[in-house]
Amino acid sequence: MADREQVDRCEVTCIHEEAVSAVKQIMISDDEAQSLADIFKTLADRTRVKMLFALMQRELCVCDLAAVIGASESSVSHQLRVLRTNKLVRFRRDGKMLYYSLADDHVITLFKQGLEHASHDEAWAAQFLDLCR
Amino acid sequence: MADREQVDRCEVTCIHEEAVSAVKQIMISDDEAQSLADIFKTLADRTRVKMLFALMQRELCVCDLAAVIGASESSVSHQLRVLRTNKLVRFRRDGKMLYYSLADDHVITLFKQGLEHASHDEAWAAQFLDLCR
DNA sequence: AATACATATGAATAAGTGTTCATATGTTAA
DNA sequence: TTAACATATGAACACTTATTCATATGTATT
Repeated sequence: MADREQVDRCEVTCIHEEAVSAVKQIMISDDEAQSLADIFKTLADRTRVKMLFALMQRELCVCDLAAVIGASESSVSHQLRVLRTNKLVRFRRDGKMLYYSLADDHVITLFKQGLEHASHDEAWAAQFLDLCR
Repeated sequence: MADREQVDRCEVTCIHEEAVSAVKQIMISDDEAQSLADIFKTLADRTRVKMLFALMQRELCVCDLAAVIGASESSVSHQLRVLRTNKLVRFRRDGKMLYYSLADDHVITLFKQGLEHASHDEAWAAQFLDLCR
């Protein structure tokens, strides 16, 4: 085969030259891929999913959020820091309490897409799709 | 079990009754939240992001994929199993080689949304948005 | 000032995950 | 059958991460 060269190096054996170099040209860099992965990593936890789902409905203070999702306030506070760092939520202070809400509706769109993918296999997902508008 | 009791328990102190019960009514369950988190977890790794990005351009065999993203074939194979398990990629066999490609375009839409979120802070993201169509 | 309280933060622990290395599987050709 | 090869898989290890507990911060009230 013309595009196969496996001369002295045995590591790489079956490269299709043109395919590899063509795709390499527009390949995302390590740092860029990491940034993109970090966004999804923020959504890749059951507790944070529930928190964001709750905040999709209305703004909530930390202890309400903890009560809604059934987690400790400390745990919720730690996770809120993750969400804040990644700019998925914002908050306002009212007295002693901090009210958190979604920073924008990218989360909603991402959830919608995720649910759409899930609804291929799981019936419950379709139902929640309606809540993402 | 009853809805809420904050009488004798000191753990929960600042509950807004109506807000909590209202949000609780439509709250996603633990298992459902886990399923949704798992979808994002699949995208939450730099190597897998690069793999999917490459497959967005064209189908590739395992060793080409490894060459494109600069990872070992073993590592790529392990990650392909993750992507297969979560139904993000499919493959066809041709002789000894397996050619992988995206299972559907949910990945593309999810990437698009992720990049849109990233492009708030990072300039590179906008450029890649064009590749997601 | 002191106290109460909502939330944040640090340290420690346990569970999860990605990579590497070695080995196995399955296909093609001799 | 045997050999070569593309890919898959299992085990081990390093690294990351979510939770808990204890403590700190900051705000309101007395």
